Amino acid sequence: MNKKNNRITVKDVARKAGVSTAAAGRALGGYGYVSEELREKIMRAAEELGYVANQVARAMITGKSQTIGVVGADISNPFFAEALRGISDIARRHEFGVLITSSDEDVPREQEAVRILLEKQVDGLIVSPADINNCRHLDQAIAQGIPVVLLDRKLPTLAADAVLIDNVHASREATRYLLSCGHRRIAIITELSSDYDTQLALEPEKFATINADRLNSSGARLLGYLLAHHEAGVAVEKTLIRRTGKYCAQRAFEETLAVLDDAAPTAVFAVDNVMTQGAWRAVRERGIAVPQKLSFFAFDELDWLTLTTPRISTVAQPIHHMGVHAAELLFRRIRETDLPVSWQTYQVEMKLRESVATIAAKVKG
Amino acid sequence: MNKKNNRITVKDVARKAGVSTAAAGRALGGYGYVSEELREKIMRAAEELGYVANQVARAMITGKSQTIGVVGADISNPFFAEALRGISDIARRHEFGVLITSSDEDVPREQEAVRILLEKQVDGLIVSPADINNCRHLDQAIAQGIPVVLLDRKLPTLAADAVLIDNVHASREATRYLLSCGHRRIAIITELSSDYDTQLALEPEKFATINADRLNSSGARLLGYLLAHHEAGVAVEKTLIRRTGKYCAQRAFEETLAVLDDAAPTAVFAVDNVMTQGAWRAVRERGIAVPQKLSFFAFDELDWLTLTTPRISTVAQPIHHMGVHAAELLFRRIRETDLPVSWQTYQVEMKLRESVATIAAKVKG
DNA sequence: TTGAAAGCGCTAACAG
DNA sequence: CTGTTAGCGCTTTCAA
Repeated sequence: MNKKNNRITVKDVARKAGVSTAAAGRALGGYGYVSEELREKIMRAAEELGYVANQVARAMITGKSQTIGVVGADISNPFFAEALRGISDIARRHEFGVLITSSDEDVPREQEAVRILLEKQVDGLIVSPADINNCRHLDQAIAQGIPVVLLDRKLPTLAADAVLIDNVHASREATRYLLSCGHRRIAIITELSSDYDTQLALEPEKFATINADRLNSSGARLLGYLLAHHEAGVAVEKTLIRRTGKYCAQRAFEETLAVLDDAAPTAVFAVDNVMTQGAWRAVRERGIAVPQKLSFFAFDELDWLTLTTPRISTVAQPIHHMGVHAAELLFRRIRETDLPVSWQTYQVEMKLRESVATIAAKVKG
Repeated sequence: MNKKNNRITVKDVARKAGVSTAAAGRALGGYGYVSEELREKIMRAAEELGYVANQVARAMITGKSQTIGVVGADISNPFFAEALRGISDIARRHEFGVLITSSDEDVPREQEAVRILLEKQVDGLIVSPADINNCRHLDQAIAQGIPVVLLDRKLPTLAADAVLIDNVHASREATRYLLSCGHRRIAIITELSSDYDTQLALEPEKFATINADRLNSSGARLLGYLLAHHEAGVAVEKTLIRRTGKYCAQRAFEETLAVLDDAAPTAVFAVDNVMTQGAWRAVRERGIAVPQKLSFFAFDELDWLTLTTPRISTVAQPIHHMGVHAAELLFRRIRETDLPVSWQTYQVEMKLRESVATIAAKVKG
């Protein structure tokens, strides 16, 4: 019953094949020189004994665990799950394992996750950092020689590659589109828990002073919304900006109900997939006709957006591809050290569907 | 630039603290006896040097990697992602890592995944097996002393715990409900790639000979559908049974279009979440009024089912909970060996919404 | 080409 | 309680 007594080792295989441990190791591990004759004998012996390589022992020697770690906000978020799929496909191709963790946007959780992953000697890390201002733990990883690739967010102070979209631009485009359709009262439903972006609020003269790189996704998307309004000469009413404080569909539902009841928006812009879920539920709860009475715009493409009635317009990130690319970047960096840091910004695609309508009448109003 | 030259080890900490490696190891690893005085000195030294424990080395000695492996069909499937979330929450609580892989319902892929996970010395495995008749690789894992918990499916021949639902029962209940609403032409959209269940087809006298345990989920769900019809004395028309051959929404879309066009169903029953997506798209493509002209029933609860118009009725599995439970079973078994094998069958919940209507008129027809 | 021997960083016996 | 000494299973010099 001893767990490891019956485990076959290189030594066992060597003995059975009548060769040295070193020779068996070389044949089994696929390194160094072994004659064809020996190799066959060894392989046969391994087969007969049912030898299973011990990657842990190998990792100990080589210092490489053939494993990468992924720290995301929440695995059960389909948006992240799709990225993860991309990552794991690439990892499989490289014969690497993927260790996953969820931070739930919590910095201590993220720090602990990174610590555990480093202890497990991962060869690299893909992280969607919870807080753009807290990255000492990532700095440490890099200092230890563990490359880090950032997904979906970038940390301007960190020497790590990043794969993301231009959130300001994407949100600005979406808002421009709504404005071009004649909307002047566009409600925005956003998480935006952090506070260092409140100051940008509603004062256009401050826009120039804002360093977009220091904003998180939600902050950047709010800025895009404000910029689009500003350039169109449309003032934004404060009550149209609704923040939930966390990625929680229920909170989005509540905030959307509130804005529908209090601020008479002609359009709702939900800036991430969790918000979208709550916001759409709220719109249906109130029984408002979309797009006749209200237009609806989402962020992030998800399968179900085309299964609603009407189908929902959205700003789509190439998320699967971003996961793939992040993993590829990481593997390159694991292989070659001393690569320059690079940020890869992807273009978003506007998926225009029936949830948005023009309101010519009100344009003049 | 040497990757590991700068890595701090127990020895370094010991030297700095002026104690033996063993003492440092005990303090750092939290095992054995260390006086408070020494422990403090050691911890301070570790702190100052920035010591990071090497779990790989620890794993080598103890034979425990503090890691479990998960083999699912497809991580990007929200259904599986939700289960994974449950698993990973429990793993975190136990301070275990989670290595994930996707099999895409392919047996060789699954075998390779299991092999790699075993090589990485995982302490346990949670698997949704691709094929109920191919489980030698899982047998081997168990023989090696690595416990396996099956999720969503069970293998009657395997000494592994399983966490699942009674698919025959669930599907039978759903079909009964549709029948009770007066439906007599219920199309069923199913994956069902495997062939060992075709024989059950439409011959009621054979039902008794069927070993439900040997069916996979899709087979069991089809059986439930057939049984419900049989007990209601309703004959099933062959053209109402549509199989896609793989978990592919596009194929489900095509098959559903076909059945709508050719078989004049009054209800559509999509038996998993991928099928549901394609089937619902097809229904909308044809512009058929639901539930007035057609009733629609799904399998598996997903957020978006309540965001459509009308909201979609479904048979809900407690999937998050099943993930949690699978992980808990696994950890128990990792801790205590020689537990009896157990299968945990969960009850499904019928979520009745507006996508199903009674068709009184046709009941008499 | 092959083998003997020396560790990787840590834990587990066993003395002291 | 603390230190010494052996390894875990494998890779990697270094000779032969």
